[in-house]
Amino acid sequence: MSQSCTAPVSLSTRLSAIDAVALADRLKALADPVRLQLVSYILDQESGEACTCELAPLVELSEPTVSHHLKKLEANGLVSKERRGMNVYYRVEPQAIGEITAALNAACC
Amino acid sequence: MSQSCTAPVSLSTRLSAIDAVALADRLKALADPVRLQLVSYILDQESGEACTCELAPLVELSEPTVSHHLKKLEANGLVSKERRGMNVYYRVEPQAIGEITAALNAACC
DNA sequence: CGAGGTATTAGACATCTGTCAAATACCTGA
DNA sequence: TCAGGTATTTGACAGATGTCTAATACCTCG
Repeated sequence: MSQSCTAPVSLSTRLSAIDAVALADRLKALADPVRLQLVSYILDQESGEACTCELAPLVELSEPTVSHHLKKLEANGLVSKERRGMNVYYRVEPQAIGEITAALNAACC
Repeated sequence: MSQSCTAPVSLSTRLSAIDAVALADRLKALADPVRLQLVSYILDQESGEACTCELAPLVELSEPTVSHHLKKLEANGLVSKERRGMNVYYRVEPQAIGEITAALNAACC
């Protein structure tokens, strides 16, 4: 990752093409109505987690489709997963979202 | 818009399908490397604005393509434009970006 | 008014994305 | 070990997105 040993990426200083791609990738992972609903549902749970089987009915899509969305979120570090027994439980990674908002925040405050 | 007379949309309370679509649309407008570079370049200008003719060479794309990206940003309220003479000048709308970060912030802090 | 510069629109095309059904993998308990 | 429930992968397909060229619109100055 380009920001591992540099200043945090921020919209308020000119983004290099490479940083722009990296930030765009994470924004894209979030920029889907289904994935936003998944994330907000997980965040809203007492336990802070939810499994695929409860998420699929929530968004009224097939399990493979939900699995696909969760995979995209995970690939971008926005959620983590843990298998426990038959189910797989997903949690949101607040730090990843924090990094995105930090990058954008510089543009507005 | 669904938030015109309701509480601000936030990731930390369960998003309705409608709010999810609205937030996703604005995130999508930002979730592109070219558009991120355009926004960061405009923000970095002393004047706070830039015209199409300087933005096209910046991202090494044709003017129609840049125009298309600017249109998408404008359609989502992220930039505004003003024609002055032959040129059209774009500025970032910080409030729009602020609304996006506010919605996400609730998820991380 | 017309020439020339700047910007956008229209149309075409390749690629990416979201979705599903079918197949496969993973796990538990009989 | 295998039957049955949960999850993911694969392969296919429609629709969205990003890009270009060509055409059009907008504006200024001789």
